Amino acid sequence: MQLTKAYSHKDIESKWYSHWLQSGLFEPAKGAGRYFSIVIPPPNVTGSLHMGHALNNTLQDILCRYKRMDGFRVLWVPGTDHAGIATQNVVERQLAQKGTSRTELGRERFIETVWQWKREAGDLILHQLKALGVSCDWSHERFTMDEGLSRAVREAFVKLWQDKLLYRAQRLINWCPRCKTALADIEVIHEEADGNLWHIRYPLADDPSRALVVATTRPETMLGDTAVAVHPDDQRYKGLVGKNIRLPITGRIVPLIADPFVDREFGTGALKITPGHDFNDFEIGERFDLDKISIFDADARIDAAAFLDRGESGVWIERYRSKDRFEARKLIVAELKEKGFLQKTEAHKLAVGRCYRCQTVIEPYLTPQWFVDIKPLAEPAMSVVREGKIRIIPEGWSNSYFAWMENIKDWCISRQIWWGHQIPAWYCASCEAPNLIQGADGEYRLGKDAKPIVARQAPEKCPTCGGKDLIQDPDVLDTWFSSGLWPFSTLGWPDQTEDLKDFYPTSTLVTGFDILFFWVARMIMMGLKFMGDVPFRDVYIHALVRDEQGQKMSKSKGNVIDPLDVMSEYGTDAFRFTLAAMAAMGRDIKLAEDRIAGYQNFVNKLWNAARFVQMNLGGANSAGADSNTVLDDRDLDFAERWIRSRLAFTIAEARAAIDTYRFNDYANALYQFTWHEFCDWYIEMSKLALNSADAKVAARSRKLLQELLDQILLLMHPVMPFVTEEIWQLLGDNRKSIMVQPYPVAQAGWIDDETEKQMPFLMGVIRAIRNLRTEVNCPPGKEVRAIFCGAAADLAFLHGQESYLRSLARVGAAEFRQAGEPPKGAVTAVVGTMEIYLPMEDLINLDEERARLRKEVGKVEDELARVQKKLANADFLAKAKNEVVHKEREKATQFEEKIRTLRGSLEKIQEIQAGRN
RNA sequence: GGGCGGUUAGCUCAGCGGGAGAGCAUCGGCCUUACAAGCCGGGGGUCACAGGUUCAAAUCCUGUACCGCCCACCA
Repeated sequence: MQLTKAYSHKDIESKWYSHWLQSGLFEPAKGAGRYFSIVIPPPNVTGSLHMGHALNNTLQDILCRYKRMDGFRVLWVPGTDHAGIATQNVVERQLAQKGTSRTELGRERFIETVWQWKREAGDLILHQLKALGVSCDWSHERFTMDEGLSRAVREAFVKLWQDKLLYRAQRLINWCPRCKTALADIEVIHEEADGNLWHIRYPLADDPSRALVVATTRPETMLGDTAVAVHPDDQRYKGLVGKNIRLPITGRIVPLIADPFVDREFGTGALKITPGHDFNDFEIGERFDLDKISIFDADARIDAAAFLDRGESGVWIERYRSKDRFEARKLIVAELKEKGFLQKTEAHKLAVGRCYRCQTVIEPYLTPQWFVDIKPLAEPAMSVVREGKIRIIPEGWSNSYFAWMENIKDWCISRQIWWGHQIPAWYCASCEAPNLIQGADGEYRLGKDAKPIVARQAPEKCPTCGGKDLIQDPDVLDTWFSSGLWPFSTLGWPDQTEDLKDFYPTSTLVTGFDILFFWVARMIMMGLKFMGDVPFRDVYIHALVRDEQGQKMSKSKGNVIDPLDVMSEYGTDAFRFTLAAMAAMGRDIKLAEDRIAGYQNFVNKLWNAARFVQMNLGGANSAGADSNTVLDDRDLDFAERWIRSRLAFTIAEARAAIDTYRFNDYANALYQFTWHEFCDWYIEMSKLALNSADAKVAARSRKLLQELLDQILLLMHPVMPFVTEEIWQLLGDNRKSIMVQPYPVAQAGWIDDETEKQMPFLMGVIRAIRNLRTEVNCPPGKEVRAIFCGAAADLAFLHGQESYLRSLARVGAAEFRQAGEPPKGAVTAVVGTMEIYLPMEDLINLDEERARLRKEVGKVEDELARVQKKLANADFLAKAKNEVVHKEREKATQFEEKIRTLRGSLEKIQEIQAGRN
């Protein structure tokens, strides 16, 4: 098949993806051998492909395709995460649009609705990933809530329970009043916000004329105050500690206590203590055994029952009953003001915690929850990183990892939602009757003292009383609990499967730093706990993709660039190449669209290089006319030896770059070689050999071109899978997919030091001549005469390359002189020590040439001055490395020589001009 | 309050101890039979600022400014 004039990515991409899929090429090769495995960071089922996914999966695919070609058995496990809260929110919003709700449906029907939604819309992102070209093994696709993974979750839960690493306790937790569930600490985003600091008078119980002033940002929580605290050494409150306070509004009598936690500098130095709604206060409450009043219900509205149950009374209870916390705040401030308790209000910036799923302000809330005793898991998880059993790349992130792990708090894993893994714990209806509370939604809630029966499956009967009425814990597990098992649950755990044996530990985890704690840390802890081994060897942490201004892309900001749009406009290969080229370590990616357009041109360049090769093969391909030609290294000409040598270096650099996750270096090395060495120079030079009268020379050139192109395609395939496969197939008949070809290996014999030195010299000469021609406006097609003066060896070399001088610089006739006078009416350039003169006769404008030469002399003089200054420095000569000094000396003589030559030409011009006048 | 990263050509970014680079944009010349999505050539930067280490600093150290992240219980 003939290559078309320009590359069009449309159609080609999906064609090859289906082909690969149908050929089973994404599945790991059978048999033994080195393996390489990756588990995909499972995108949320609710997700659609964004730039972060695109980058993440492109990098993984580059690794997988490279390793696969390089002879590894590669398994890349794809799948999705059920994303408990996020998904539940999505489906709830849809229900709301239909005028119904989760509670109206009830738990069972709601869950069925979510499943249905998942089946219909949930795999969107996987289809989008396919468009990106990812070589995942889809026969291994998993979902965190499929049967196998659910079993793994129950197994893990039971094991943790048996090992006493799980417990249920009534604690202050982060509560989202909108999602109506507990959240783990890291699921709370702290954000600075403008607020007020209200100074409130708290009168002494035995002397209402005297009062302490407390400062608070949350006056509404005073309904739950059970103490006031000052610093023990605070002179201002000396003698008052131990006295009682009568709280405004509620009239509750609370003690004044002394605790060193209190900061004397802040506010008034007197701190109201609300153990039911503030984490610090909770701690102090524990120390002083204070009452913890939960003043809000699950919606964060004032819960009148909390007061009535304590035997409190008063009109205030009714006044605030069921008021939202922010409404209550306004009312309370108003009441305090009216009654003269409000001393002052000042503006104050504070950090408010928000739900990471819905941005609602978090309420510290006292409820019974399940926790993982995390310290025993965290210790070994730190050791494996410290000991290098897991490498975090770039290494800088390990600091964050350690910092977080060292200060880790017990992990709250229960969520009061419906979509997720329901906790495998049951309660006996009769034994736990006093602890069973039926909520407004009809669901049972378990009191803090309820005794769970933890089991893999629902027990038949209560082991204590034999009762058969068992109620499963209504809570589900944190989504990240199941994701934490992902590297082994996807491979079949808890069964001892072949996959586990073959592919665990996985090789590399590729992920963004935003889920380092959420996910990576948890996988390490869980992997060590349940598999007794690390879940992966390398963690490569890549950048975040931002917009051109460096802003995080988000729908609300409207600055989102949709990867699918980009792919359809510029082609997936160009897009992938861009991502790779920009994926420098430790830096965010600010994605500029014109950059992608630039790489689209590169794809096209490659395409046209292939066209050139194909045209010259004259329809012949790898199985064709030249197939019997064997390349003998000794036959290769100058250009051929040079390009092969460059290829060897490029292969080495490409491999080294991928091996160390320097994706940008990988992309750039290929770009540089393909465009600026292969296309710009070698292809142009090859045209001579291809047109050679010597059939053997032409055949050899065709053969080499073809080999070089193949090597380039192979090198490029991991990053640009589609266009490389298309060309690969167009250039050969019945070729096996490029996916399964061996990745290039640099041959030591290809490296050619001589041409590596000579070629830059030749390039310099050709560029100098082109430059001179442009300077004097010599028409591009016109051949010129050139006179070269320089060292004998250089002259001999240039003499040997005369044909290239003609084809690439349009030198019609060349003269080679050991030394000589600058010819009249010539323009001058110097390359190294080689003087180049182009006699231009009348074409030359003497004034312009004189100006040009003066400028050039000035430039070189500046450079010479800098070098001479260095060489005049005794310290430099004494302390710098010999080779550096030597280099500087060479430079100096070269510059001097150059100046001499240029001055000579300058004088010549002046002579001519003088002669004319 | 701690910690991390950034500041290099008009824009987006590499480089991270020895002569300032790429892509895009820009200017000039070319439809040279692979490619005008191209070819050839050019212009453009006291590498944020101030100190220091070094024979030598964009590159290492310290500090400052401005951006951006992460962590944190100062009400």
